[in-house]
Order: sequence, then structure tokens, then C-alpha cells
Amino acid sequence: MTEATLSIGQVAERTGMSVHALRLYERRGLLASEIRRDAAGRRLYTGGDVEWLTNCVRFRASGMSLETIGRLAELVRQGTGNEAERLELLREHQRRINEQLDQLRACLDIIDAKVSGYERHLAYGVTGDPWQSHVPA
Amino acid sequence: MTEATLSIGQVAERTGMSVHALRLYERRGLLASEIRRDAAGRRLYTGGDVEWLTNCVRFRASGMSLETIGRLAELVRQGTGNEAERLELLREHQRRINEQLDQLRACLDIIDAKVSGYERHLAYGVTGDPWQSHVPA
DNA sequence: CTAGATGCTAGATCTGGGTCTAGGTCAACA
DNA sequence: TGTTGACCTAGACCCAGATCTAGCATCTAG
Repeated sequence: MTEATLSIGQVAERTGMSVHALRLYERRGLLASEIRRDAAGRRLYTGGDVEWLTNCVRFRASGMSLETIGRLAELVRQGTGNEAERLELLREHQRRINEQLDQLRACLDIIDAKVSGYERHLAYGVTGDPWQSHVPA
Repeated sequence: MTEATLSIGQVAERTGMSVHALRLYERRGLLASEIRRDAAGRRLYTGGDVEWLTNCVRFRASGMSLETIGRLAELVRQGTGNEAERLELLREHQRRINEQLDQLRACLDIIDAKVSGYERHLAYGVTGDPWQSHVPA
């Protein structure tokens, strides 16, 4: 079963990446498997490639650097035998995501407080600057 | 009561910013109030400045751009009367933080799944690559 | 009195992650 | 047949945000 393939443009469409970025990622070795080419040298992406890239997009959105993605890609390219390393890398990122969640929640608390401060301020015409004065909000 | 002031180095220490960044923020107009100087031209930060900067650090960590911080700073500098605008700006950021939280959680789910996939893999010597093969993980 | 921190300004440099350009190949369709 | 549109490579460019440099001034402790 010759797997159906996609052109770079189609992959861009379904991953949300630009074709430029797709080529960049390939040049930088961020792909888990080599991309085949057609007779004219055009890239042929498989479903697996798209899946990998979709994960890359998520990883990026959660702050993983291209360098780290590259390390992970290399481990996957090497094949089985380095699962412990992959796990370590993933656990590290897991940790970083949790840190980010904490930070975001902390910031959100502050903003929520300021937002309701301003809402009160606007609703009741409270005097004074809810930011400048040390009134909470 | 002449408020106690801090040097730029001290502010760097307690906000976690570098002195370079502190000067940069000032040049870019990201501060809510003008920083006084001593006779020799050295900056004298007040507690309020440190508080503002601490919020800046949080805002940055949650993805607010320097430009947006600058807009907020300007509104605060202008004094009361533009609370509605400030509120709008804060609400917008609130929205963006919530989006980020969603994305992070989504990514975390994927990573969690992969992590436990690899853990199972390592614990039971399951064969096959939990990444390559379409085995969950 | 002098060394060593610490501060100042203006402007240069770096980094990460993309995006864009030039110049060219190829396929399909009117 | 010839133009249109998607693709190719290599390398230039961009942007935000920070960091560093040069050259100088000012304190403070020994």
C-alpha cells in the first residue's frame, strides 16, 4: 500500500505552518524521518510526517525550542533503544509546561483582580486611580 | 515622608530583570511614572516603580509585548479618565492568557500520554517504537 | 589617594524563529 | 504554445527583546 502523500503546500495548510517554515524545519533536521521527493525534486509528505509536524506546532506553542525539537527528532530517527532519553526530554518539557501554567495562572489572578477593580471603578464612579493608589485592583 | 528609594542594581535584584533591561524599559517609555535621579544622575526607584516593574515581569512572562506594556504605561501616566481603555487592554490580555492556558493544557495532555507510553514501554519491554508505530503514547 | 564597584549614555551586537527574494524547474490547461 | 501556479535552493532580511561595549563619572573603603 503506497501511502498517500501530500505536497508541501497541502502540509502547510493542514499544520498551519508556512511552506517556508516547513523547509526550514527540514534543513534544521527537525523531522523524524526523511521526506521523500518526486521525480522533479518536490517533497512528498506522509501522514506520519504531518502528525509529527502537528506535534511540533504544539510543542512550539508550549515553548519548546527548535533545538530541543531537533534533539527529539534525532532520537526518534535513531530508532528504538533510546527510549529513556526521549522520556527524559519529554519529562523535562512536561515540567516546563507546568511551570508556565503556574506563571500564567499567577498572572491571570493579578489581571482578574485589576479587571474587577476597574469594573467596580467604572460602575460606581469610585474616585482615585485603582492602579496608582494602593487600592487592591 | 521621603519615600525610600532603590538603585538600579537593587531593583534588578528584586525584580529579576537586568540593569540593561531596566534602562531599556525606561527608554522605551514602559514605566508608569518618571524615575527620579540623584545629584549625580543615578536613577532612584520607588516602591511603586518596583511594583510596576514586577507586574511588567509577570506580563512579559505571560506574553504581553513591550508595545502593549507601553500602551498601558501611557494610560496610567495620563492619570484618571481613561479607565475604560485600561480595562479593555487588560481584558484583551486576559483573553490571550486563557488561550495560552488552553494550548498548554492541550500540549500537556499529549506529552502526558507520550510519557506514560514510554514508561510502559520501558517497564514492560514492549516492543516497537511508541512514537513511530501508531501505538498511542 | 587610589582601586574597585556601580552608575551613566549612545549605540552596536546577538539570538531565535521566521519570512522573503532571486532565479530557476516543471506540469497543466486554454 | 505559452502563461500560470506550485515548487525548488541558497541566502538575505526582519523583528522583538535583550545584552554588551566604549568611554566616562561618581562613590566608598582601605
